[in-house]
Amino acid sequence: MKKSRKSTLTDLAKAMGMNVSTVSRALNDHPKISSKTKAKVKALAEKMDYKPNPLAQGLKKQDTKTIGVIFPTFDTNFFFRVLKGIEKVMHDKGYQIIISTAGNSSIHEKEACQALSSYHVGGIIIFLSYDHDDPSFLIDIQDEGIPLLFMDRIYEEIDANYVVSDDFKGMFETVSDFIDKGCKNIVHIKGSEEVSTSFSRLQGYQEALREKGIEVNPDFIIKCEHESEVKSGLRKLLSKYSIEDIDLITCFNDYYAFQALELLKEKNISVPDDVSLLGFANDPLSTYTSPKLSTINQPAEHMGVQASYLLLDEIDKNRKGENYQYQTSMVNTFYLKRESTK
Amino acid sequence: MKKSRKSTLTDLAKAMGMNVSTVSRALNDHPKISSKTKAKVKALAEKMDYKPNPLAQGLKKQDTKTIGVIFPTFDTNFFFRVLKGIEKVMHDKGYQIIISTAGNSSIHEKEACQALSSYHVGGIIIFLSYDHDDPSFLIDIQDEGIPLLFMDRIYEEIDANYVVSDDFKGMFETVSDFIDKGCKNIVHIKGSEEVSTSFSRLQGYQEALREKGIEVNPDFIIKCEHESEVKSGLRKLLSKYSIEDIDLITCFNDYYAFQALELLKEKNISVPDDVSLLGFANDPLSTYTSPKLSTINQPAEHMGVQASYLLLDEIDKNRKGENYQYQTSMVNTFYLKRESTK
DNA sequence: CTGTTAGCGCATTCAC
DNA sequence: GTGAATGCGCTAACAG
Repeated sequence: MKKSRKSTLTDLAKAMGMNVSTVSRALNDHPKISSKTKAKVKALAEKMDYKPNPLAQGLKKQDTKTIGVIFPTFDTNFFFRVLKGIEKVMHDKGYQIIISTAGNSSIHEKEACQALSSYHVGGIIIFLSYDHDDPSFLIDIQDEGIPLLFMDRIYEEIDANYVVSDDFKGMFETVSDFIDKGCKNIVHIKGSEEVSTSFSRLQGYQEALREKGIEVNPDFIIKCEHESEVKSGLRKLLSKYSIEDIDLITCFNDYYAFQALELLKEKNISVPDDVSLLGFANDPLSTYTSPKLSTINQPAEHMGVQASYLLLDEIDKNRKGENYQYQTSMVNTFYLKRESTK
Repeated sequence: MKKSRKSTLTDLAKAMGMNVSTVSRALNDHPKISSKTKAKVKALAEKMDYKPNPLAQGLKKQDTKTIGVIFPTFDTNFFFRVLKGIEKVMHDKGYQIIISTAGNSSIHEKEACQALSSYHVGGIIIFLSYDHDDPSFLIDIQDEGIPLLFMDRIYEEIDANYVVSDDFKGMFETVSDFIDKGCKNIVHIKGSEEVSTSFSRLQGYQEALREKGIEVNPDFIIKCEHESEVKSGLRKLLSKYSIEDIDLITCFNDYYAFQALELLKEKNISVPDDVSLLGFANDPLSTYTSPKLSTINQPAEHMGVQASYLLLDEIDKNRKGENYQYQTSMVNTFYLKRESTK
């Protein structure tokens, strides 16, 4: 293996018979460098394929042009779509993205954060997935000057930027509309208690009923820790109620809805003729089912973009020493009609 | 914002009244440091929450405990699954992962590679998506001592580790089996010429027919640059041939197969009763269609794991100065029967 | 066993 | 306008 070295500032300086600092300044468009010199230096830099060493730059400037992203898992497509949005913005701005997952425990999650912070990333976008009895490590990271941006979930204790999708509103408005259109008997398949989004979506459902003066039937709220529980939950419901008693089934997410769809097919219940079915998230899968799933769109990619802008803005303000006002950005969710609803 | 600085080696040294290098050595378990000193230093490091600065380390050692991964896009699930495999291994070994996409041109792809190399990543896993008339920049990166591992595609000109899935074999064996079971009239919906995997899959199809003495009907090879062309391609075929003339439709990938499935439904052609349909890749979507798609499994996550091990091995051998034998790891693909085939 | 020194590549303060 | 010198935080070669 040949070990041909990259050219450095010193190499350039030698080749031109100038001082390193002059070269550095020329490359950085320092005002007090003659444009002639600048041109010459830049030409040579091009020719020698000079690329500044980001490590050295980072060490010097205490700013590494990298940001960290922490996902709970790589299991759902949602994160990948968010990542796409982040990638778009960040690479455009010359940032590299370091990714991590929270593993499967709050300890791993903490470690991932700290690893990123010790890497001196410029900021961290994080989907927190565990409850930490002691979230002070997050504040420590902020204190070290690394901005944190939390996605999808709000922590009252922590002052920071947040990007969340307005799950409540999407569900609330959609269910309200269905009620206006004459639906009365609406089921909700609820997600895990551990997940905050699960709560907002349930709330949206409940509030809509309440506001329209429909009593919430506890039987109609089916709690499923995991999508694998959906079928049995629904089966139980259908042993007590006939399908004629149900107009619409709303779900925690599209995966849940798909499980419901499969069970309904097994029972020869036609969607949407016998009952409407509504997913949540607009996961790509929702276009591959038949009937195609109506769902509530959660703009994953947009959330990534939004988060990136917010984070970069904070980084920028921090560097300039300006003071920064944290923001919580609520992105809209909305009903997306496909084939599984009437 | 409080700016409580991270503690550095110097801080530790001062606090202990020792020299920086002693502290450094103690932390790195240098043999010639008394275990008493080590213990004391480590205790304090813990207490002061000392974390080495990877930038400084990288600058010094020319080696950063990071690896880069370059994807063509964030559009298909396949990459996400590969990433999952990579993540698993790499974080286990204490590496951080920096991701990039190739953007939409060979120039961006080149830039992404160079950006990563200038970050002194320990190695790069890359899905090359464009043809470069001048791939010398890749060799340059290798010459700088950064191992490259290519996924999914082999470049004769470049000596390196490769991880590819044996697409030919999977398709060849599957089609052969179908012929043995009595299928004669087999269609292949072929992917873009730009994509090398497209070629291997076509080859597998053709070879199987040839070996079984079935003449390849050119009409039965439908070329589609993109999945959006599948329906029209198939429509054309069905205007010339009746569905009774076709036993099986094989596809470049699952997305193509899904398009085919939709068209067949429109035409009231039943899958698999009237015709069998075969996807490729085992994308998660294939379990959400109805009928569920039979496909050829491409073990994405395993490919990521495999690539990681190979790359880490090369990094390790390089560091130790041992010489390294490049490998090409072919991962198996195999038929996965679901509901769309008989 | 531990201290001293140098240097990785760069930006920047201070001279001139 | 440009050169010289310093230091970011760390490791390693050289002393002792």
